Amino acid sequence: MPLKLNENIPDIVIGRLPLYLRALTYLQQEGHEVTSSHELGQRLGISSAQIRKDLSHFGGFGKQGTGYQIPYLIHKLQDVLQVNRIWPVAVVGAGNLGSAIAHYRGFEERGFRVCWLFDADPRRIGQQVDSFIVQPISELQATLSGSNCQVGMIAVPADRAQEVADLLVGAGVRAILNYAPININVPPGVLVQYIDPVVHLQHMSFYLRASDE
Amino acid sequence: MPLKLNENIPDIVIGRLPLYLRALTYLQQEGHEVTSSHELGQRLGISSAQIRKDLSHFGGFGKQGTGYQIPYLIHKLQDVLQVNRIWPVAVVGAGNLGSAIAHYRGFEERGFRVCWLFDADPRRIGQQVDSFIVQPISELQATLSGSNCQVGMIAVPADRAQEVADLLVGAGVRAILNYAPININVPPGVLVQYIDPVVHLQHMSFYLRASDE
DNA sequence: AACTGTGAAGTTTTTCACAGCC
DNA sequence: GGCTGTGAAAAACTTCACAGTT
Repeated sequence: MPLKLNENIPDIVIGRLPLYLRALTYLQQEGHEVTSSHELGQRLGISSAQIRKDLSHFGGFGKQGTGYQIPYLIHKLQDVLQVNRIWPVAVVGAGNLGSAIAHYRGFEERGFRVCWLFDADPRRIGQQVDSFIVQPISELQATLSGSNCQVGMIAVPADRAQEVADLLVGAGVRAILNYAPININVPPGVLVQYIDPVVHLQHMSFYLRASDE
Repeated sequence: MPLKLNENIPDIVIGRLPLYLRALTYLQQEGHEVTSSHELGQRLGISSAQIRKDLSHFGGFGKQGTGYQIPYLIHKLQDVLQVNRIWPVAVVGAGNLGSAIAHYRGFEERGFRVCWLFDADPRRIGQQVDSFIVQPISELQATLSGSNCQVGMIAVPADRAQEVADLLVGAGVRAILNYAPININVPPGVLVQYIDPVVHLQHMSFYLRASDE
């Protein structure tokens, strides 16, 4: 059964697939071999119909009456998301956040590996952080150009984020995860995702009214 | 003009307000005093109609022909999101991530202040991280109970996240930002938001096909 | 009996387009 | 002329409900 991908798949569906994949790996670790859209939905707080509909965009991964073979579904979702390989990632910013990212052990088994750590601050350049030697940002372009690095992470202050984004794009990066709390402009075809904890906190604080005291 | 809030406002609208607020503070820093839905939309990659529609849920904040007074709109959005005050926050997990959070200077001016840092590891307890002394998780409940702490952040490994969530809820926390890459169950009325960088990376890697080589 | 995959129905969200005001 | 606020229209998304398969 070949992977269906020609039809146009809503971006919102793509955004849920990593959550399905994550939940499936935990189910597998717990010893499950088979699951159902209902079970998966319960874990995720998503309706079973939505899960079936989402998965149906890529072809039939399940069996009527039985459900989904977990290893098979994991494999298929990894195919769809292209994480059946490891993408090398460049991290820019070696402060507290960049260092935490460099130390994090959870990327590799999910398709990504931090391979470079850059910073602009001369005091940080040359220092060792985890297994990385912090490289000067001035060499970012030269270092990444021959590398086929397509994924970058921005962990610098907001006022430096745009210039770092420009550098990454110039070096051939096509997907950027931006931890700086500011919107950045990139040319068409370059993807950006944002992580800003305060945005999530403020989203929740809206609802913290009534019964506040 | 009183804040309208009785009508039921879609959650997806609430989720965009922090982005508007963030962009407005940058506009203000750049010296702008007035903006328009068009200008704001350009910065955010959102249509001007959507911004006007979103803001209209809370009453008329703008002036026809003129646009929006930035300080006034900031003030109103802070009111709506309840960040015209500072929410004390408890962080659980004092590893690399928890430490980076403790060192982060960007919470305060946006409505939040880390006030406690907990960990289960005896080697970390008592250590100083930024201005915090790491407290034992066994004292979380006792420490927070008299504090009116309603916001918590989970920065522990995935296999500890559920028990930490239970502890936080038991201590009266009503909003949790979970950095652990796993779904947690909480009672009705407790809010959870998730931050998992790999989810964002996998979302983007889907699109990194074609012209890969 | 249990479960998937899917058209159709229902709901939510976004965009359109324009009256009204500065 | 420029801009907001908003009903109405359009588009997108989710849920329903069931035929079909194991």
